[in-house]
Amino acid sequence: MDAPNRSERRRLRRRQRLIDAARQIIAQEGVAALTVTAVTEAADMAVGSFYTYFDSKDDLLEAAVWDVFQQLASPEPPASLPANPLDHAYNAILQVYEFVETQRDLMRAVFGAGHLADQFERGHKLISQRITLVVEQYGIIPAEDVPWIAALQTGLIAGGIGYAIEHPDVTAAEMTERTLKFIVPVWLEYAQAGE
Amino acid sequence: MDAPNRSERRRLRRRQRLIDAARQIIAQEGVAALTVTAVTEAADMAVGSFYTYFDSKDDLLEAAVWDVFQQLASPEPPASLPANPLDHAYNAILQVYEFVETQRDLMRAVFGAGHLADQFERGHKLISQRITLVVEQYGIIPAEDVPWIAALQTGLIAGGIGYAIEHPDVTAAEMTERTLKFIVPVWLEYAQAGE
Amino acid sequence: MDAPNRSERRRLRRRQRLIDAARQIIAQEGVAALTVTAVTEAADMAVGSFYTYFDSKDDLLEAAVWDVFQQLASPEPPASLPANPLDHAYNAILQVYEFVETQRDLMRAVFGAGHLADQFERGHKLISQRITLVVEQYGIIPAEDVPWIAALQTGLIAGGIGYAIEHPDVTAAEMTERTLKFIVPVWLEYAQAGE
Amino acid sequence: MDAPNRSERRRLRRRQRLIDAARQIIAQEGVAALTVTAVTEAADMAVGSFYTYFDSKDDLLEAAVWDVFQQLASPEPPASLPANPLDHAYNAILQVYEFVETQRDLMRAVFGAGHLADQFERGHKLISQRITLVVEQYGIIPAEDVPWIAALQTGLIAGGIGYAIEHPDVTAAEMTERTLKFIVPVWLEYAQAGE
DNA sequence: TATGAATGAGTTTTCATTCAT
DNA sequence: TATGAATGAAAACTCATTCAT
Repeated sequence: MDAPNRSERRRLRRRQRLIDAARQIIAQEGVAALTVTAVTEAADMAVGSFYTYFDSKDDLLEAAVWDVFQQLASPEPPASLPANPLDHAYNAILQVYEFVETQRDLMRAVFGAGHLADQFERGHKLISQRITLVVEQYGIIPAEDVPWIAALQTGLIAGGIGYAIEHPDVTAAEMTERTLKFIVPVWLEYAQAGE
Repeated sequence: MDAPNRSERRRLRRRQRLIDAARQIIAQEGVAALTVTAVTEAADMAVGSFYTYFDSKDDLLEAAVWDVFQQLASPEPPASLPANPLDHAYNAILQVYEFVETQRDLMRAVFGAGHLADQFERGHKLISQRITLVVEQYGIIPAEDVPWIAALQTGLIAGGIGYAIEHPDVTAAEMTERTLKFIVPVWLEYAQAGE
Repeated sequence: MDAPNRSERRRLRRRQRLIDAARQIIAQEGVAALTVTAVTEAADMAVGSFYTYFDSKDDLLEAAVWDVFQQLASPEPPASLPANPLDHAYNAILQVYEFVETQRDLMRAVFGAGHLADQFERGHKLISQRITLVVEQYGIIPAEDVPWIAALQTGLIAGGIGYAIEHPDVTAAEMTERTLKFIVPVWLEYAQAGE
Repeated sequence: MDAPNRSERRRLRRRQRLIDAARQIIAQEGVAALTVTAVTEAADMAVGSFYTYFDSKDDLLEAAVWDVFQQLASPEPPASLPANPLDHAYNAILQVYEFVETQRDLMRAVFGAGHLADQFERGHKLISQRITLVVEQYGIIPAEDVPWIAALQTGLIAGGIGYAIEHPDVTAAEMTERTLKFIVPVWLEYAQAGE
């Protein structure tokens, strides 16, 4: 008898429908809009049924968000450690972006600004624009490359800020040098290419 | 008559007390915990007083968060454009980290994970750990540098993901190469130094 | 299966309980006392339940008041237009008063002064008393008829005032004549009867 | 020294400014919009000053509304009782409408629908329209007279309802006859004129 | 197991009134 | 006496969670 299987499959399908609905809502309207009523409605189920699949709203958020991070953090580990670390890095990073490519909506839910309060979103944009301006100003970077370079640098600096916040002992000068370690070579390459 | 001045000063002081309380709450308990009641209680004021200083809760969030981004985005612009773009970058980035240095708590409120839902915060940590592992694995990066390199790379990739989400036309391979443009030189330098 | 019927009936019963509670509160304490808390308490329900039945407090007010007016305004229209207009008028007005007779409490909520601010209520009483005095003064109207004649005349004049307010072009003399068109014949009849 | 007089006059002037502001607000936005802040703002005074002139908001409402009713209820009493009761009635009613003529805004504040909740206002209009229809239907009343006749009859019936509510012993038939006592002669007059 | 009405604690916001300046 | 910031009780409304059917 595969009845238990069938009902189990049904169960998983319904659970997944809730997760998908949650992701869509987060991506489109932000976490604030993620109410149990909204999710069940979007999944075309009764409110009460929700608690058959999840213990709490937080439980759903966990399922909807957490395993995205898990998939991102542990993409298929290579069978054996590649001899060349850069190959490893290449593959690892490629996997991340491929994940983004195939799961754009899901990623927008988790990484997109939608889940942030408006002010945070606007703030990130503001800083990104500022960096874009600086990058453009010197004309070293060709216009078509400015956007992604600005995006990557914005992220880089955000990462640096996050680190600096938690390490009161590190100096600003030190962090600046560390950050520039990543930026300078890219700029130099462009500068040389431009000559 | 300095009466208007005095009351104006008092007004600003009380307003600031609310902003400070808001930042503290965000940093410690996340935006979700930012209720008008909580803020006024933390600032030792009556609930009603809140609306003497802000039109709405969102208005406070704006004041508490937005100007941090503004300060970050527009640090003293140099009188004249420095001849060397790298000097400019150095100064700009230094200013950012100096800001972090002097305003650590404030920055924790805005850039720390506190304003995110629990799951997002844990997710970011997870990815950071994964990257740390990869970085450690090859023994190229000395143990003491691993944490900040991992932090910066995590940010870099997050920035890349944000860009990729909004640009469906860009391929994963392309984004990977772009990201590696920033990472490789740093690794190479370590590799050479290690020889 | 009458399950949907049963739950639907239950739903309507509970909804009605809220409407009844609202009418009682308006009749006894005025519209100002009509709070969601008060209504649900009177109906012995939870606050939250209120919003299962009504979209907003105004929505309840609409339900509690509006359909009374509708019933009043459109009592069973006669199948065919009675040949005699006065018969028609008689029936129409009779229906109104019969409605009052059977729905006294409901009418008190809507037409009684309860829904007015205290001052307005007292004001209406004052004018009514004044008119009563004038009516009594000449001894034309027998004492037992004074109260209802005064009531009707008070209403008549209130109606005239309402009209005059919205028609700035009409003169006071004109309105007076129009009003007297209704009053004089009644008085004359009494005068003749009294001779 | 008329200093006390001067200050007293100033006091009365400021008090009146508040009363006027209150009336304007009631007429334009309804009693619900009558807040102490709104009144003092409209009168260009400080909130706190309000309580120098009135003990409470209700006290203001009393002053703003109550004396309108008083003026309406006791217009200049005739030195001696006119011999003809109808003359008396004419004068009394004329005075009412003259009062409306010169104090239209004030009257709108007190008698206009502005102070009623939306539903009550709509309800009164609905009934008035219904009566208008009936009056029109028979073609006895010339079109140009229909509006004011309908307005007066609506008021008349409202007055009757108010009476009936408070007198449970009176029958619907009785009230109908009483109401028609006022209406029929007017209609008959039109009918005869039309022949 | 599915349903959706019921619950009530918690949230934002308003406003009459007080009181220090 | 005039001012207007401060107060806090009370209002409308939301939503995670429970539970009878």
